[in-house]
Amino acid sequence: MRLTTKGRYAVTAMLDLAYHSPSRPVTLTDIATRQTISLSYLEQLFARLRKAGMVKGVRGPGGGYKLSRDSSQINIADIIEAVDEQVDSTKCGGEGNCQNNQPCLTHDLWMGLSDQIRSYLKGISLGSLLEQDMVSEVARRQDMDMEKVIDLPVTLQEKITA
Amino acid sequence: MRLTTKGRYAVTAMLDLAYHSPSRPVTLTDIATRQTISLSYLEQLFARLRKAGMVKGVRGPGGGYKLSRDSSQINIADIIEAVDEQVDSTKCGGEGNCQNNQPCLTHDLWMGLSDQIRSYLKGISLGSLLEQDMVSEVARRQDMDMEKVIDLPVTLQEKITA
DNA sequence: TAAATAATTGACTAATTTACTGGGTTTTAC
DNA sequence: GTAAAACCCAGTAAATTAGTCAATTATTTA
Repeated sequence: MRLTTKGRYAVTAMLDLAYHSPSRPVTLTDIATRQTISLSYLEQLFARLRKAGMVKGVRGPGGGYKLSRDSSQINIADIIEAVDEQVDSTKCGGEGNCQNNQPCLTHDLWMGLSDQIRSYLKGISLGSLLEQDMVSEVARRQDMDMEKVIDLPVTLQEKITA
Repeated sequence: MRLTTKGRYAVTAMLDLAYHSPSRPVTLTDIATRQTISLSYLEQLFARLRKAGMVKGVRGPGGGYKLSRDSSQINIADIIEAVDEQVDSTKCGGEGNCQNNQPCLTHDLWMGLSDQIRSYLKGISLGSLLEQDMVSEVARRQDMDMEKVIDLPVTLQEKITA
């Protein structure tokens, strides 16, 4: 279990999706705009999340991504593990044999620590995060900000098509 | 709070130090040999650990590094924070203003999560890790392995000085 | 005092991972 | 049949990790 910015991006995007998803599929373009993450990078992350069976892609106009389970059934640890390649190895190819064919201190200690962190993050679901006032408040404000930002291009586009 | 291999190296090295330290200063060369970490990389890590006041360097022959506090008073979170540059920023230079001059979901969510992980790791000290049978057992075995490797040079040196 | 030891400092490099860009192709609603 | 969106792939820039090399400084011991 590693905690990096990559995992944070994934968790943030999934939380955005969980907040907007129940109604209709959410496009990655929307998430990219709201969370200021590169669209193509999001595509990479969601390819992994999809393979992990956490989201479903809906193609075509009006499409986007939906959670494949209820937000209360998706936990943070799973999200992070889906996008992080498990760079276990570390030296001990898998079974602890990095030091004279025996497990090293590194292996035992860190595996134990990260197991505990993993189980801690497994106890936190997207749903439980959404219930926190602070989170939903920020999400609501981002929706309003987005309307402001998007408004101009949309009206321009209408003028163009008109 | 990030969890990377860099932090693991630091924690492992500190645990090795804690195990051997009470008696005498421990050289980075010894730690590098036992934990198979590059000596120069260890030097970089210990420069940070020293600045953070967690270890004291003892120069000259018979020197090395010692813990500056009892191992029960040094926790894992402090070690990781000492070696990881705080790549908070993330975009929100410090005070959440990354999104239209207001805190973003990323910031609030992840800061909250990593705060909880931090406080969790703060509750684990080097001392408490050493009390675990598995850890001390591996450490003891590493000492024996090392003697085998080091024995030849030492006896040669005695012959030379004799 | 000289020699050896070991920390300390700093600049530099290679490898890996992260983040992003840009081009495409499918699928599907309208 | 056209536009919206997922999906796919190759490449690349930036950042981080990991390591090397070469010095300097402090200290002990002989």
